[in-house]
Amino acid sequence: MQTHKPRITLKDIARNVGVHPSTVSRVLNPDTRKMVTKRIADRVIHASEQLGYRPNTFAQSLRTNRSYTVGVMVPDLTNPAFGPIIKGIDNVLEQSGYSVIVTNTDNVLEKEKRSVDKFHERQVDGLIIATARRLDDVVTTCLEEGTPFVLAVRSTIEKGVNSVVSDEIVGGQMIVSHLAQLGHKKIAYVAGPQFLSTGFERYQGYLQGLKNAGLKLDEDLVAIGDAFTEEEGRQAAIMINANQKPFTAIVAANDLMALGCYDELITKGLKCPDDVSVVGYDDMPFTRHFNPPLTTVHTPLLDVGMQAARILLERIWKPEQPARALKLQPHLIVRGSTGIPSSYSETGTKVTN
Amino acid sequence: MQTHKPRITLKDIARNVGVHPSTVSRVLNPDTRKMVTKRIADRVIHASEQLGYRPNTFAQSLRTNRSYTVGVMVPDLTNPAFGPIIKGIDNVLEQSGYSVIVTNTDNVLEKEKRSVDKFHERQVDGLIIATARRLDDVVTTCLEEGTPFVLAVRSTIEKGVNSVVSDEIVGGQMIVSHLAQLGHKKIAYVAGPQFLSTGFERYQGYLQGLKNAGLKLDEDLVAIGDAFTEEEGRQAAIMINANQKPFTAIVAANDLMALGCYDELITKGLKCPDDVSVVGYDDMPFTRHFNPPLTTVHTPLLDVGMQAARILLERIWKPEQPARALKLQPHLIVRGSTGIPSSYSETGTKVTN
DNA sequence: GACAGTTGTGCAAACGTTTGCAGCCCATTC
DNA sequence: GAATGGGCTGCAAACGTTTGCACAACTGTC
Repeated sequence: MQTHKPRITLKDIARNVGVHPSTVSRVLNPDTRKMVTKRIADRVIHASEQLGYRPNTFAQSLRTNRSYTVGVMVPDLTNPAFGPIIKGIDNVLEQSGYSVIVTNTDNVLEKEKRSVDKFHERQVDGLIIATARRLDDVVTTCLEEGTPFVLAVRSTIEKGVNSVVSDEIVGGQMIVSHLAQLGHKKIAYVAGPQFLSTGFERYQGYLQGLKNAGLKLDEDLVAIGDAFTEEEGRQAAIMINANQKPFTAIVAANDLMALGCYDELITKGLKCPDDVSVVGYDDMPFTRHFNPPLTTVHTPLLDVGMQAARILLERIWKPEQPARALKLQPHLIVRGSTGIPSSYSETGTKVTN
Repeated sequence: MQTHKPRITLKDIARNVGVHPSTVSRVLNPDTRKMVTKRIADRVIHASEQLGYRPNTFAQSLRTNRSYTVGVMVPDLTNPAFGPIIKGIDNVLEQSGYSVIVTNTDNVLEKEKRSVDKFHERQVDGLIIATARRLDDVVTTCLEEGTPFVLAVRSTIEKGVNSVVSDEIVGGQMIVSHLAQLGHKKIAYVAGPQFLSTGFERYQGYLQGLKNAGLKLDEDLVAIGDAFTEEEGRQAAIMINANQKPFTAIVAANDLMALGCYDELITKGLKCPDDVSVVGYDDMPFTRHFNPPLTTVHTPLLDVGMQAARILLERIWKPEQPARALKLQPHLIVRGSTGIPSSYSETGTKVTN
């Protein structure tokens, strides 16, 4: 009963209609359909539907060197931030007939290289890279090979690279500004990896924010994590606490790290936001359900994915266009994790309610 | 400067070494390498590395009818439950040289069909389907076409289908048992779509659980949502509340729906777990950070993905093997959203503290 | 009625592999 | 020393498309 139906080819249709395979090819290809008489075209189309023809993409790709396939590299699929991005990418690409090959690199360089190799081997028409470091081998390789690609949610040092990110520096400033307005003066920072643009620029935004608010940087209130994870956030918070300097707020480089801070505050018996305010970054799904609901900067993740895909398509069509670096505007979402500074503040005066 | 390096082919290597292309092919293919003299093989390998040879996968696939590609269909990439699953899949497949094409179907049938068509067109070697309904056209199509496939996290009515799921019925029972032990007698249920195995079986587990605990089903305490979403969970909770029957606990069909219940409780001014206990299902990432931390049934999502991939590989290798329906054991994770029943309970006795 | 121009179709090569078959060479055996 | 056999390698076809080119058939013009 295992009747693997025999594949229908152009030749079959041609024979059926009484015409040459190349004619069938022309009919079935939108770009060349006009070349053949309507009468014949109709018969071909009819026959192809009747027989249930499906083009053999391998043969097509072999001939044309186009795979209608795009590679997507993400660092960690369990991070809920990447779901929306991929969804956005898939949404726009599938409309143009492209398929999306996803790969998870776990933030390990070796895997990234292997992935990009694999992608080249499969001759993807383009790449969307959400794993890029500020200085990234993979990116330079792609530049050399001339593969169209765009960075999502990350940017690199070198110029002339397509990317779509949210404006991290502005985002960082908004956070500090918000806290300053509430009256916070001692604002700690749990930084992300500085070799990632997000980690680096958000920190720059924080610094700029302090300056804007007329506050001075206290290096004892800054700790840098090695990864954008809960655990690294917790470790960083522990380090800051260990410095024994008073502070009334912690800004974390992303939502996951903020959760790590939550944990550390709890173990120290500190309440958020009563004792310490906490801010995250990304507004990943369900942050509003956290305890307390997390004040954070909303990054339009779905949009990032969609725009990245659109730009990639542009580049695939016209490779010689100048690169675009798109910056989406983030916005602050104030929730329950930030409030007016408490007794813990530098003044030593207990603020009652 | 746009020096798209010319692709190196078998022929190039052959010429370089002074040997026939077919010999090169045999050397580079692990299965046939032993056919050729070590001396020549070494020279071929050397040359291929030197020239930077990359096989043309299209030509290979065209010839062999194998794409080393697997399709994965998920209903909603923004649901954090699917990240881990895909990660698991990718982990094991990439080790065997397979690439993963992901597609998001938004739970709409039309898109599912289009996706599976696309997959067939691309001649994926197999499919992992996380979108299946209990009665599913796509699944029957795949059965007919003879495409190897395995369902992840879902199962269907028909027999002889590969699947890996968690034991939903047992999970459902565990929840009720837990609540009954705490002393709950009026336990409401916010059901998921009954056309999905997860929705159906978890509900069956609930019913069985009631029976085990000697409790009677009150249909006014059950509402069925149309989707596994927060919003549908909230709507269902609203409907149950509207029935005006007392209850001390709500069991939701998944974590997202449980969050919807949280919302409804808040708007009604009810506290969880003091007034009403809430239980979810899935243990998706970060449930422990919710307010309150959600008691839920842990589904080993990463494992589901990995096992699904493994079974799929088995089927690709040996298509004639009988189907496997793997059930992973779930376990209950008790957190802060469940407690002893309150004043709201049927007895009318207010439990203090 | 011959010519140029246009339009539509067929021909065949090419894309880069894999693989059954044929044939060569060399070693082994009687 | 001839026959047998086994181990390596080359040959060529095939996978299913796409596409430049040639050619046939028409249209319209002088």
